[in-house]
Amino acid sequence: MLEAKAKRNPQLTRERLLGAGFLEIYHSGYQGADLGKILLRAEVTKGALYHHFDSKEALGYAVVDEVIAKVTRDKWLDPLAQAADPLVALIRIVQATSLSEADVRGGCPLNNLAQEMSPLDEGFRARLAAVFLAWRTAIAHALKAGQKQGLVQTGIDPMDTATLLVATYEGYISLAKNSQDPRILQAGKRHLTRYLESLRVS
Amino acid sequence: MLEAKAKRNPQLTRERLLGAGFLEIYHSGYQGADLGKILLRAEVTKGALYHHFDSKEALGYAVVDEVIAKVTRDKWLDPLAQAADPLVALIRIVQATSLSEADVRGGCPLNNLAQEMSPLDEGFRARLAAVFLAWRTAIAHALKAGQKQGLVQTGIDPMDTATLLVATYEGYISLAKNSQDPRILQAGKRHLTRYLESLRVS
DNA sequence: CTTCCAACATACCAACTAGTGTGTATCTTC
DNA sequence: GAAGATACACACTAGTTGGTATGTTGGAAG
Repeated sequence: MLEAKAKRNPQLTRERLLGAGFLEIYHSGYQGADLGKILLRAEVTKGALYHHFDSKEALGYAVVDEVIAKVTRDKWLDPLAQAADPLVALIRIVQATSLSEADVRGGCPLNNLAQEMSPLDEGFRARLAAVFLAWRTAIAHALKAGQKQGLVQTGIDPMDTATLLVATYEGYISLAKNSQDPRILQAGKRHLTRYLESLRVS
Repeated sequence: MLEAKAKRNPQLTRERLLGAGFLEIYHSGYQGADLGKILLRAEVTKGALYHHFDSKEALGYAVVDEVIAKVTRDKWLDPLAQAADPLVALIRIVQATSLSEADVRGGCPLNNLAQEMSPLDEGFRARLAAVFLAWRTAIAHALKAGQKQGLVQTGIDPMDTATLLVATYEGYISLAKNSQDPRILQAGKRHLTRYLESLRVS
């Protein structure tokens, strides 16, 4: 019999708290997130939480820096960094955006938290702004590389276009979240795909 | 001496509560909105609040139905309904979007509340979705009228285009709010204006 | 084997906050 | 002008929630 009862593992405990914190914040927002529910979900006690984090705020910051930033890296930055053709990669990423009930209803974790906390807490705002900037910068770099390779039209400004893409993408997710209608998000994916194809050198 | 001390005026009290509630919700979100602060801002006591509204939720609903919906009507629906040229009207409205510190920091009251409450409270979600739908519908109607007058290209679907405009508009406001950089919103206004001009029959 | 510290567990507290109960002043209606 | 209804004022409560104080356990080092 191996590992009948959970052994002590601080690294695992920390990750459980981050995961549960992320889900709870995603569901209720940071202000609405209940530490008690986070502890229940993580199957961890309050003592463990306050051993690993100084405060609810510190846990929230860590969720941004470690969980939300990682999701963005995995979905956007890494695929773009390795892409041969930036437009193909961007279209693939956009098309991979989930239309599931839960995801449409929940919206974008990054934007959710940014909208809630940016005016209220500079610590959150700055961390979330760093993620947005890294996202836009990654798209801009990919577009610029595409221009040099003759794959992307040179008439556009990479960073300006990256910002447009992110804004439109987040805007559609927001509308879909409120209407709870995946067809709106589907329309957004179609539009973004058409726009990306229009950037190709033909 | 006329009206030395504030006389009793239920209509005014109600409006003060709606106004203060709107501002407090705009600042802190619905969940974070403190009834005590709303009462201080409105210069009204708790008895008055619970005379006019059954609960915090009822006040929130009224803020959506009466304040937020009215702001949208005044800024978008009415100008569009009276416009001779929809594209001119839309560009004028977009250009009129405030770049002030406070407005950039605060974002869009409609979208703020929609992002916060849509997954949590069906009453809020449905009311806010009605405002979004009215907004998009007004733009679509104006575009369709413009098509019939030969002012707008017939190749586009009015409702689809209206949704794109709203999504992009809200997306830029969200990014500007998080970055606290009015230049992002300025870029959004430029882009939307260019896009609207591209819809014109030339 | 002992010592020490990280890694928890549990009971408790203090502050906040939506909501209520009761009393009072003002207005309308007959 | 009496009576009922409306429009408040104010003190209080009950529940929630982030945070803390204190105790215990397990593992690693010497």
